[in-house]
Amino acid sequence: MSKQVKLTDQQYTIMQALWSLGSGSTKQVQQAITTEDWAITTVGTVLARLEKKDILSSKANGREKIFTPLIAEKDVKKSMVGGLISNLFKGDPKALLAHLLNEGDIQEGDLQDIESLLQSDKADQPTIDQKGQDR
Amino acid sequence: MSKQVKLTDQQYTIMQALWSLGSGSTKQVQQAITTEDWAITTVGTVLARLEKKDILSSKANGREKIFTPLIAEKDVKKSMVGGLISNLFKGDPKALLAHLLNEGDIQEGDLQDIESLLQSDKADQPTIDQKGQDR
DNA sequence: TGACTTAAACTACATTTGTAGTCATTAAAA
DNA sequence: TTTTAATGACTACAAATGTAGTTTAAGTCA
Repeated sequence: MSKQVKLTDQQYTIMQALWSLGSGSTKQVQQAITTEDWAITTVGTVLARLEKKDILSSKANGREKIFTPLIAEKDVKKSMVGGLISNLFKGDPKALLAHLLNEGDIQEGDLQDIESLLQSDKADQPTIDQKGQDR
Repeated sequence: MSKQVKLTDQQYTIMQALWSLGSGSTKQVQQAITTEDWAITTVGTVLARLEKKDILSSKANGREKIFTPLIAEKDVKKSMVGGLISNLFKGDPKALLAHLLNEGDIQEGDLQDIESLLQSDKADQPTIDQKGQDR
């Protein structure tokens, strides 16, 4: 079971770019980030730090380096959502759902949409879950 | 609309103790924390930092200080869940719900439970929602 | 009042993060 | 081949965090 990962907003943004690229150089990652305007060196630094933490790997391609994620976005999401649930909702996912409904973030009607939505792209990932995701 | 708040795990744990106490001294907060075993000075430091950030206030009571949260747990949750949603789910709460169902964190059947659960304690908070919770 | 206890304030210190500049190296262009 | 341009590596640095020890001030007990 892939380890617990928790990324900061900045790190997540950068990983997101990399995930969308599949893999890429610092330059490509920087360009793939449209919501922020970070110096190339900043992107490079963060990428290097992420590599040190084994969130991604790199291989040299001539003068440049190509970075590749070692963790799927899906897993990071699972991990981070799980962390939130264990911290803010005593580990009970249903409490989060209740919160969402309660805060009006989602409407009762939305449940239908979701269910049918899931119906359609079901089968790409097995419904496995994890427990005890605490550091 | 109360500002965006994001607490670290440690900070949240401490606030949680304070929320459950309503308000209390450093000592009381420390004792209310059962999941961790932090030095009283650690709790004090974090409490002081939280006060500096206006997450809580304090008033002297003789030699001791009584801390009181300036933000409700509910609001912090809303804020933090909102942050997660905007970061990991492009701001779409339904995407989070889909994720939860997808990861097996909640079962289709759970939806029923939740709904009825909400039915019961409905009326304590109006179903108001917020948008655009980004730093 | 002098000794003891306690709670808060101040200080400390290593890590991580956000953000980037500078240096060194390599490849491409002239 | 000398100059220039692009890349990555190394360095920097302030703010925030995790974690607490030390000092000080202020009541409490003999």
